[in-house]
Amino acid sequence: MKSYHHGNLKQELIDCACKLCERDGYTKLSIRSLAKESGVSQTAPYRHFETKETLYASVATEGFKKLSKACHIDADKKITKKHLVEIACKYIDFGLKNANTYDLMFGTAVGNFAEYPKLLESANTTYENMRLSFSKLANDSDEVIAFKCITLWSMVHGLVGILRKVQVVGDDFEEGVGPISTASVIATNLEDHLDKVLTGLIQN
Amino acid sequence: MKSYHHGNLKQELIDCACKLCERDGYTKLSIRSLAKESGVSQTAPYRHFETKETLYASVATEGFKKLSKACHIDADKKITKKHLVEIACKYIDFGLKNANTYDLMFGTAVGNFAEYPKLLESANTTYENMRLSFSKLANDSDEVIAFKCITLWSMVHGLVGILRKVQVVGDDFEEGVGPISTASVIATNLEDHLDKVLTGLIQN
DNA sequence: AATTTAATGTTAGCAGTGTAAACATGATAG
DNA sequence: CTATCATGTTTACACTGCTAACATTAAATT
Repeated sequence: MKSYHHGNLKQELIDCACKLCERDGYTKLSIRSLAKESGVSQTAPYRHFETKETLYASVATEGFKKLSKACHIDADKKITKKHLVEIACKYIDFGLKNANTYDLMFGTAVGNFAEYPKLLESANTTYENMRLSFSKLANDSDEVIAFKCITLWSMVHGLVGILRKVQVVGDDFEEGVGPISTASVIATNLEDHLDKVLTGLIQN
Repeated sequence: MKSYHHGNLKQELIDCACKLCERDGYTKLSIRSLAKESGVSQTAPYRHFETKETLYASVATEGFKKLSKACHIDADKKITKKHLVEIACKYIDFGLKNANTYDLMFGTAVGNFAEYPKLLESANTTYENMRLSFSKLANDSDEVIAFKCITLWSMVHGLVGILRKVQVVGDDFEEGVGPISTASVIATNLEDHLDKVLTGLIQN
Protein backbone atom coordinates (compact mmCIF):
# COMPACT_ATOMS: atom_id res chain seq x y z
CA MET A 1 0.00 0.00 0.00
CA LYS A 2 2.30 2.66 -1.28
CA SER A 3 1.38 6.29 -0.98
CA TYR A 4 1.25 8.73 -3.85
CA HIS A 5 4.26 10.58 -2.52
CA HIS A 6 7.37 8.56 -2.13
CA GLY A 7 8.83 10.58 0.70
CA ASN A 8 12.50 9.99 0.17
CA LEU A 9 12.79 9.68 -3.57
CA LYS A 10 15.72 11.97 -4.18
CA GLN A 11 18.08 10.15 -1.86
CA GLU A 12 16.88 6.78 -3.05
CA LEU A 13 17.50 7.78 -6.64
CA ILE A 14 21.01 8.92 -5.81
CA ASP A 15 21.79 5.74 -3.91
CA CYS A 16 20.38 3.62 -6.67
CA ALA A 17 22.22 5.62 -9.33
CA CYS A 18 25.51 5.20 -7.48
CA LYS A 19 24.98 1.47 -7.37
CA LEU A 20 24.00 1.15 -11.02
CA CYS A 21 26.70 3.53 -12.23
CA GLU A 22 29.34 1.48 -10.52
CA ARG A 23 27.90 -1.82 -11.65
CA ASP A 24 27.26 -1.05 -15.31
CA GLY A 25 29.04 2.22 -16.01
CA TYR A 26 27.31 5.55 -16.18
CA THR A 27 26.52 5.29 -19.88
CA LYS A 28 24.23 2.35 -19.17
CA LEU A 29 22.28 4.30 -16.60
CA SER A 30 18.95 5.65 -17.71
CA ILE A 31 16.57 7.86 -15.82
CA ARG A 32 13.73 5.60 -16.81
CA SER A 33 15.30 2.42 -15.49
CA LEU A 34 16.23 4.28 -12.36
CA ALA A 35 12.63 5.35 -11.91
CA LYS A 36 11.39 1.83 -12.46
CA GLU A 37 13.89 0.51 -9.92
CA SER A 38 12.43 2.88 -7.35
CA GLY A 39 8.89 1.91 -8.29
CA VAL A 40 8.01 5.35 -9.54
CA SER A 41 6.86 6.79 -12.85
CA GLN A 42 9.29 7.47 -15.70
CA THR A 43 9.44 11.20 -15.26
CA ALA A 44 9.32 11.44 -11.49
CA PRO A 45 13.12 11.87 -11.25
CA TYR A 46 12.78 15.14 -13.13
CA ARG A 47 11.22 16.66 -10.03
CA HIS A 48 14.60 16.21 -8.35
CA PHE A 49 17.11 16.39 -11.19
CA GLU A 50 16.73 18.96 -13.92
CA THR A 51 18.73 16.94 -16.40
CA LYS A 52 20.65 13.72 -16.50
CA GLU A 53 23.86 15.64 -15.96
CA THR A 54 22.49 16.92 -12.67
CA LEU A 55 22.02 13.31 -11.61
CA TYR A 56 25.54 12.50 -12.74
CA ALA A 57 26.80 15.41 -10.66
CA SER A 58 25.11 13.97 -7.58
CA VAL A 59 26.67 10.56 -8.16
CA ALA A 60 30.06 12.17 -8.73
CA THR A 61 29.67 14.16 -5.53
CA GLU A 62 29.08 10.95 -3.61
CA GLY A 63 32.10 9.51 -5.39
CA PHE A 64 34.39 12.27 -4.16
CA LYS A 65 33.09 11.87 -0.64
CA LYS A 66 33.87 8.17 -0.80
CA LEU A 67 37.28 8.88 -2.28
CA SER A 68 38.07 11.28 0.54
CA LYS A 69 37.09 8.63 3.07
CA ALA A 70 39.04 5.93 1.27
CA CYS A 71 42.19 8.05 1.31
CA HIS A 72 41.94 8.88 4.98
CA ILE A 73 44.82 7.76 7.16
CA ASP A 74 45.23 7.84 10.90
CA ALA A 75 47.92 10.42 11.53
CA ASP A 76 47.57 13.52 13.60
CA LYS A 77 50.73 15.55 13.28
CA LYS A 78 53.58 13.48 12.04
CA ILE A 79 53.31 12.52 8.42
CA THR A 80 56.04 10.47 6.83
CA LYS A 81 56.79 9.33 3.33
CA LYS A 82 55.28 6.01 4.29
CA HIS A 83 52.00 7.72 5.02
CA LEU A 84 51.94 9.32 1.63
CA VAL A 85 52.66 6.02 -0.04
CA GLU A 86 49.71 4.67 1.86
CA ILE A 87 47.49 7.50 0.69
CA ALA A 88 48.61 7.04 -2.87
CA CYS A 89 47.97 3.31 -2.70
CA LYS A 90 44.54 3.85 -1.27
CA TYR A 91 43.74 6.41 -3.94
CA ILE A 92 44.75 4.01 -6.68
CA ASP A 93 42.92 1.19 -5.01
CA PHE A 94 39.75 3.26 -4.95
CA GLY A 95 40.17 4.18 -8.60
CA LEU A 96 40.58 0.57 -9.62
CA LYS A 97 37.87 -0.90 -7.43
CA ASN A 98 35.37 1.82 -8.33
CA ALA A 99 36.49 2.23 -11.90
CA ASN A 100 33.11 3.19 -13.32
CA THR A 101 32.40 5.75 -10.66
CA TYR A 102 35.92 7.10 -11.05
CA ASP A 103 35.23 7.51 -14.73
CA LEU A 104 32.19 9.57 -13.99
CA MET A 105 34.11 11.72 -11.54
CA PHE A 106 37.02 12.54 -13.81
CA GLY A 107 35.56 12.13 -17.28
CA THR A 108 33.44 14.50 -19.30
CA ALA A 109 30.07 13.25 -18.08
CA VAL A 110 29.81 16.35 -15.92
CA GLY A 111 31.03 19.19 -18.06
CA ASN A 112 31.64 21.95 -15.58
CA PHE A 113 31.97 21.31 -11.87
CA ALA A 114 31.38 24.99 -11.15
CA GLU A 115 27.74 24.52 -12.11
CA TYR A 116 27.31 22.10 -9.22
CA PRO A 117 28.55 23.70 -6.00
CA LYS A 118 28.31 20.53 -3.93
CA LEU A 119 30.34 18.63 -6.48
CA LEU A 120 32.96 21.33 -6.60
CA GLU A 121 33.15 21.34 -2.83
CA SER A 122 33.50 17.60 -2.45
CA ALA A 123 36.17 17.53 -5.15
CA ASN A 124 38.07 20.34 -3.48
CA THR A 125 37.88 18.57 -0.14
CA THR A 126 39.49 15.49 -1.62
CA TYR A 127 42.33 17.60 -2.89
CA GLU A 128 42.60 19.63 0.28
CA ASN A 129 43.11 16.47 2.33
CA MET A 130 46.00 15.46 0.13
CA ARG A 131 47.43 18.94 0.36
CA LEU A 132 47.22 18.92 4.14
CA SER A 133 49.16 15.69 4.29
CA PHE A 134 51.95 17.19 2.24
CA SER A 135 52.00 20.28 4.40
CA LYS A 136 52.58 18.07 7.42
CA LEU A 137 55.39 16.20 5.73
CA ALA A 138 57.88 19.04 5.57
CA ASN A 139 58.10 22.72 6.25
CA ASP A 140 57.63 23.73 2.65
CA SER A 141 56.21 26.89 1.16
CA ASP A 142 52.69 26.77 -0.22
CA GLU A 143 54.13 26.79 -3.68
CA VAL A 144 56.36 23.79 -3.10
CA ILE A 145 53.55 21.94 -1.41
CA ALA A 146 51.33 22.61 -4.39
CA PHE A 147 54.03 21.35 -6.69
CA LYS A 148 54.51 18.12 -4.79
CA CYS A 149 50.83 17.65 -4.35
CA ILE A 150 49.82 18.06 -7.92
CA THR A 151 52.73 15.93 -9.02
CA LEU A 152 51.61 13.04 -6.87
CA TRP A 153 48.00 13.58 -7.68
CA SER A 154 48.51 13.51 -11.41
CA MET A 155 50.75 10.49 -10.95
CA VAL A 156 48.18 8.42 -9.11
CA HIS A 157 45.41 9.73 -11.34
CA GLY A 158 47.40 8.71 -14.37
CA LEU A 159 48.25 5.35 -12.91
CA VAL A 160 44.60 4.59 -12.31
CA GLY A 161 43.87 5.25 -15.94
CA ILE A 162 46.72 3.13 -17.14
CA LEU A 163 46.46 0.27 -14.69
CA ARG A 164 42.82 -0.09 -15.51
CA LYS A 165 43.64 -0.91 -19.07
CA VAL A 166 45.75 -3.75 -17.75
CA GLN A 167 42.85 -5.09 -15.79
CA VAL A 168 40.58 -4.89 -18.76
CA VAL A 169 42.95 -6.72 -21.05
CA GLY A 170 43.39 -9.38 -18.42
CA ASP A 171 46.28 -11.52 -17.35
CA ASP A 172 46.93 -13.18 -20.66
CA PHE A 173 48.58 -10.17 -22.25
CA GLU A 174 51.49 -10.69 -24.58
CA GLU A 175 54.98 -10.75 -23.19
CA GLY A 176 56.97 -7.79 -24.35
CA VAL A 177 57.63 -4.17 -23.76
CA GLY A 178 54.21 -2.74 -24.56
CA PRO A 179 52.42 -0.52 -22.09
CA ILE A 180 50.27 -3.40 -20.93
CA SER A 181 53.06 -5.65 -19.79
CA THR A 182 55.04 -2.72 -18.46
CA ALA A 183 52.12 -1.43 -16.48
CA SER A 184 51.52 -4.86 -15.04
CA VAL A 185 55.06 -4.80 -13.67
CA ILE A 186 54.21 -1.53 -11.96
CA ALA A 187 50.95 -2.95 -10.67
CA THR A 188 52.59 -5.87 -8.91
CA ASN A 189 55.15 -3.55 -7.34
CA LEU A 190 52.90 -0.60 -6.80
CA GLU A 191 54.08 0.26 -3.33
CA ASP A 192 57.72 0.09 -4.36
CA HIS A 193 57.00 2.20 -7.38
CA LEU A 194 55.27 4.90 -5.41
CA ASP A 195 57.98 4.85 -2.79
CA LYS A 196 60.59 5.49 -5.45
CA VAL A 197 58.65 8.29 -7.02
CA LEU A 198 57.94 9.94 -3.70
CA THR A 199 61.55 9.65 -2.65
CA GLY A 200 62.54 11.58 -5.73
CA LEU A 201 59.71 14.03 -5.27
CA ILE A 202 60.38 14.82 -1.64
CA GLN A 203 64.05 15.42 -2.14
CA ASN A 204 63.34 18.14 -4.64
CA MET B 1 24.20 11.98 -59.88
CA LYS B 2 25.37 9.82 -57.05
CA SER B 3 25.77 6.12 -57.53
CA TYR B 4 24.13 3.48 -55.37
CA HIS B 5 27.45 2.49 -53.91
CA HIS B 6 29.34 5.21 -52.16
CA GLY B 7 32.78 3.84 -52.87
CA ASN B 8 34.67 5.17 -49.90
CA LEU B 9 32.09 5.23 -47.17
CA LYS B 10 34.06 3.58 -44.40
CA GLN B 11 36.90 6.08 -44.51
CA GLU B 12 34.53 8.98 -44.87
CA LEU B 13 32.58 7.81 -41.84
CA ILE B 14 35.75 7.53 -39.78
CA ASP B 15 36.94 10.97 -40.84
CA CYS B 16 33.56 12.48 -40.12
CA ALA B 17 33.31 10.67 -36.79
CA CYS B 18 36.73 11.93 -35.76
CA LYS B 19 35.66 15.45 -36.53
CA LEU B 20 32.32 15.22 -34.73
CA CYS B 21 33.77 13.36 -31.75
CA GLU B 22 36.30 16.07 -31.21
CA ARG B 23 33.82 18.87 -31.76
CA ASP B 24 30.95 17.63 -29.60
CA GLY B 25 32.35 14.76 -27.56
CA TYR B 26 31.82 11.13 -28.40
CA THR B 27 28.60 10.87 -26.40
CA LYS B 28 26.92 13.28 -28.78
CA LEU B 29 27.89 11.26 -31.80
CA SER B 30 25.16 9.14 -33.32
CA ILE B 31 25.42 6.67 -36.13
CA ARG B 32 22.34 8.16 -37.69
CA SER B 33 23.64 11.72 -37.74
CA LEU B 34 26.90 10.39 -39.09
CA ALA B 35 25.06 8.65 -41.90
CA LYS B 36 23.10 11.76 -42.72
CA GLU B 37 26.29 13.82 -42.80
CA SER B 38 27.69 11.43 -45.40
CA GLY B 39 24.47 11.53 -47.39
CA VAL B 40 23.72 7.89 -46.88
CA SER B 41 20.90 5.93 -45.27
CA GLN B 42 20.60 5.53 -41.51
CA THR B 43 21.80 1.97 -41.37
CA ALA B 44 24.48 2.05 -44.02
CA PRO B 45 27.26 2.47 -41.43
CA TYR B 46 26.38 -0.94 -40.03
CA ARG B 47 27.91 -2.49 -43.14
CA HIS B 48 31.26 -1.18 -41.95
CA PHE B 49 30.92 -1.08 -38.17
CA GLU B 50 29.29 -3.93 -36.32
CA THR B 51 28.43 -1.77 -33.35
CA LYS B 52 28.93 1.77 -32.20
CA GLU B 53 31.87 0.62 -30.11
CA THR B 54 33.57 -0.59 -33.27
CA LEU B 55 33.22 2.91 -34.66
CA TYR B 56 34.59 4.34 -31.43
CA ALA B 57 37.54 1.99 -31.72
CA SER B 58 38.30 3.33 -35.19
CA VAL B 59 38.19 6.91 -33.98
CA ALA B 60 40.41 6.01 -31.02
CA THR B 61 42.85 4.32 -33.37
CA GLU B 62 43.12 7.50 -35.39
CA GLY B 63 43.56 9.35 -32.14
CA PHE B 64 46.56 7.29 -31.12
CA LYS B 65 48.11 7.74 -34.55
CA LYS B 66 47.71 11.48 -34.20
CA LEU B 67 49.09 11.39 -30.68
CA SER B 68 52.15 9.50 -31.87
CA LYS B 69 52.72 12.08 -34.56
CA ALA B 70 52.16 14.96 -32.17
CA CYS B 71 54.76 13.57 -29.77
CA HIS B 72 57.38 13.07 -32.43
CA ILE B 73 60.61 14.98 -32.00
CA ASP B 74 63.55 15.35 -34.29
CA ALA B 75 66.36 13.51 -32.59
CA ASP B 76 68.28 10.61 -34.03
CA LYS B 77 70.61 9.27 -31.40
CA LYS B 78 71.18 11.79 -28.67
CA ILE B 79 68.23 12.29 -26.40
CA THR B 80 68.47 14.73 -23.55
CA LYS B 81 66.23 15.65 -20.68
CA LYS B 82 65.17 18.64 -22.70
CA HIS B 83 63.88 16.35 -25.41
CA LEU B 84 61.77 14.45 -22.93
CA VAL B 85 60.34 17.66 -21.55
CA GLU B 86 59.43 18.52 -25.10
CA ILE B 87 57.73 15.18 -25.62
CA ALA B 88 55.85 15.54 -22.37
CA CYS B 89 54.71 19.03 -23.29
CA LYS B 90 53.56 17.90 -26.68
CA TYR B 91 51.69 15.00 -25.15
CA ILE B 92 49.89 17.28 -22.73
CA ASP B 93 49.24 19.79 -25.45
CA PHE B 94 47.61 17.11 -27.56
CA GLY B 95 45.51 15.95 -24.64
CA LEU B 96 44.26 19.44 -23.95
CA LYS B 97 43.69 20.50 -27.53
CA ASN B 98 41.97 17.24 -28.42
CA ALA B 99 40.26 16.74 -25.11
CA ASN B 100 37.21 14.95 -26.43
CA THR B 101 39.19 12.57 -28.57
CA TYR B 102 41.55 11.97 -25.68
CA ASP B 103 38.56 11.06 -23.57
CA LEU B 104 37.51 8.48 -26.09
CA MET B 105 41.01 7.04 -26.24
CA PHE B 106 41.51 6.66 -22.51
CA GLY B 107 37.98 6.41 -21.18
CA THR B 108 35.65 3.45 -21.09
CA ALA B 109 33.98 4.05 -24.44
CA VAL B 110 36.02 1.21 -25.86
CA GLY B 111 35.94 -1.50 -23.25
CA ASN B 112 38.70 -3.82 -24.29
CA PHE B 113 41.42 -2.77 -26.68
CA ALA B 114 42.34 -6.40 -27.29
CA GLU B 115 39.14 -6.83 -29.26
CA TYR B 116 40.38 -4.26 -31.78
CA PRO B 117 43.85 -5.26 -33.01
CA LYS B 118 44.45 -2.02 -34.88
CA LEU B 119 43.59 0.02 -31.83
CA LEU B 120 45.86 -2.07 -29.64
CA GLU B 121 48.65 -1.68 -32.14
CA SER B 122 48.34 2.09 -32.47
CA ALA B 123 48.19 2.46 -28.70
CA ASN B 124 51.25 0.29 -28.27
CA THR B 125 53.12 2.29 -30.89
CA THR B 126 52.47 5.49 -28.99
CA TYR B 127 53.93 3.93 -25.90
CA GLU B 128 56.80 2.32 -27.73
CA ASN B 129 57.92 5.69 -29.07
CA MET B 130 58.06 7.08 -25.57
CA ARG B 131 59.95 4.02 -24.40
CA LEU B 132 62.48 4.36 -27.19
CA SER B 133 63.19 7.93 -26.21
CA PHE B 134 63.93 6.88 -22.66
CA SER B 135 66.17 4.09 -23.86
CA LYS B 136 68.22 6.66 -25.75
CA LEU B 137 68.48 8.91 -22.75
CA ALA B 138 70.66 6.68 -20.61
CA ASN B 139 72.09 3.21 -20.61
CA ASP B 140 69.44 1.76 -18.33
CA SER B 141 68.13 -1.73 -18.04
CA ASP B 142 64.76 -2.52 -19.58
CA GLU B 143 63.29 -2.56 -16.15
CA VAL B 144 64.53 0.88 -15.23
CA ILE B 145 63.45 2.25 -18.56
CA ALA B 146 59.99 0.84 -18.00
CA PHE B 147 59.88 2.44 -14.58
CA LYS B 148 60.86 5.84 -15.85
CA CYS B 149 58.59 5.56 -18.82
CA ILE B 150 55.46 4.61 -16.99
CA THR B 151 56.19 7.21 -14.37
CA LEU B 152 56.32 9.96 -16.93
CA TRP B 153 53.43 8.56 -18.88
CA SER B 154 51.11 8.39 -15.91
CA MET B 155 52.29 11.87 -14.93
CA VAL B 156 51.42 13.49 -18.23
CA HIS B 157 48.27 11.42 -18.52
CA GLY B 158 47.22 12.53 -15.07
CA LEU B 159 48.09 16.13 -15.80
CA VAL B 160 45.92 16.14 -18.88
CA GLY B 161 42.99 14.96 -16.82
CA ILE B 162 43.55 17.53 -14.13
CA LEU B 163 44.50 20.50 -16.29
CA ARG B 164 41.43 19.95 -18.36
CA LYS B 165 39.24 20.64 -15.38
CA VAL B 166 40.98 23.98 -15.11
CA GLN B 167 40.14 24.81 -18.67
CA VAL B 168 36.55 23.87 -18.14
CA VAL B 169 36.17 26.01 -15.06
CA GLY B 170 37.75 28.86 -16.90
CA ASP B 171 39.99 31.67 -15.80
CA ASP B 172 37.67 33.19 -13.26
CA PHE B 173 38.15 30.48 -10.65
CA GLU B 174 38.35 31.43 -7.00
CA GLU B 175 41.68 32.31 -5.51
CA GLY B 176 42.78 29.79 -2.94
CA VAL B 177 44.51 26.50 -2.53
CA GLY B 178 41.98 24.24 -4.22
CA PRO B 179 43.05 21.95 -7.02
CA ILE B 180 41.76 24.37 -9.61
CA SER B 181 43.95 27.29 -8.71
CA THR B 182 46.85 25.01 -7.92
CA ALA B 183 46.57 23.28 -11.25
CA SER B 184 46.52 26.60 -13.02
CA VAL B 185 49.85 27.44 -11.43
CA ILE B 186 51.20 24.22 -12.86
CA ALA B 187 49.68 24.98 -16.22
CA THR B 188 51.40 28.31 -16.56
CA ASN B 189 54.73 26.79 -15.58
CA LEU B 190 54.25 23.47 -17.29
CA GLU B 191 57.71 23.24 -18.77
CA ASP B 192 59.36 24.09 -15.46
CA HIS B 193 57.19 21.59 -13.69
CA LEU B 194 58.03 18.78 -16.06
CA ASP B 195 61.68 19.66 -15.95
CA LYS B 196 61.69 19.35 -12.19
CA VAL B 197 59.89 16.05 -12.21
CA LEU B 198 62.13 14.63 -14.89
CA THR B 199 65.24 15.79 -13.09
CA GLY B 200 64.13 13.81 -10.07
CA LEU B 201 63.12 10.88 -12.17
CA ILE B 202 66.32 10.62 -14.16
CA GLN B 203 68.53 10.79 -11.13
CA ASN B 204 66.89 7.72 -9.66
C1' DA C 1 30.25 -13.60 -71.72
C1' DA C 2 26.89 -15.27 -68.63
C1' DT C 3 25.90 -16.33 -64.18
C1' DT C 4 26.47 -16.80 -59.45
C1' DT C 5 28.01 -14.77 -55.19
C1' DA C 6 29.27 -11.45 -51.92
C1' DA C 7 29.62 -6.70 -50.64
C1' DT C 8 27.25 -2.76 -49.89
C1' DG C 9 23.41 -0.04 -50.03
C1' DT C 10 17.97 0.97 -48.59
C1' DT C 11 13.41 0.68 -46.08
C1' DA C 12 10.64 -0.44 -42.32
C1' DG C 13 10.27 -1.26 -37.66
C1' DC C 14 11.29 -2.39 -32.58
C1' DA C 15 12.50 -1.21 -28.09
C1' DG C 16 14.67 2.12 -25.57
C1' DT C 17 16.18 7.03 -24.49
C1' DG C 18 15.99 12.27 -22.61
C1' DT C 19 12.81 15.58 -21.82
C1' DA C 20 8.71 18.78 -22.08
C1' DA C 21 3.65 19.75 -21.15
C1' DA C 22 -0.55 19.06 -18.92
C1' DC C 23 -2.70 17.09 -15.21
C1' DA C 24 -3.38 14.67 -10.34
C1' DT C 25 -2.47 14.25 -5.57
C1' DG C 26 -1.65 15.44 -1.11
C1' DA C 27 1.42 17.83 2.49
C1' DT C 28 1.74 22.26 4.42
C1' DA C 29 1.07 27.28 5.34
C1' DG C 30 -2.33 30.97 5.83
C1' DC D 1 -10.70 25.08 5.96
C1' DT D 2 -8.76 26.44 2.14
C1' DA D 3 -5.17 27.75 -1.07
C1' DT D 4 -0.64 26.84 -2.50
C1' DC D 5 3.04 24.33 -3.97
C1' DA D 6 6.08 20.39 -3.99
C1' DT D 7 5.88 16.10 -5.88
C1' DG D 8 3.94 12.59 -8.34
C1' DT D 9 1.57 10.63 -13.18
C1' DT D 10 0.21 10.39 -18.16
C1' DT D 11 1.00 11.39 -22.62
C1' DA D 12 3.74 12.66 -26.31
C1' DC D 13 7.78 13.93 -29.30
C1' DA D 14 12.02 13.45 -31.41
C1' DC D 15 15.89 10.84 -31.11
C1' DT D 16 18.85 6.63 -30.44
C1' DG D 17 21.19 1.67 -31.44
C1' DC D 18 20.18 -2.10 -33.85
C1' DT D 19 17.75 -6.03 -36.64
C1' DA D 20 15.49 -8.11 -40.59
C1' DA D 21 14.16 -8.18 -45.23
C1' DC D 22 15.03 -6.45 -49.54
C1' DA D 23 17.72 -3.90 -53.65
C1' DT D 24 21.63 -2.99 -56.27
C1' DT D 25 26.00 -3.59 -58.13
C1' DA D 26 30.88 -5.08 -58.04
C1' DA D 27 33.68 -9.18 -58.17
C1' DA D 28 34.45 -14.03 -58.72
C1' DT D 29 33.41 -18.30 -61.12
C1' DT D 30 32.07 -20.99 -64.74
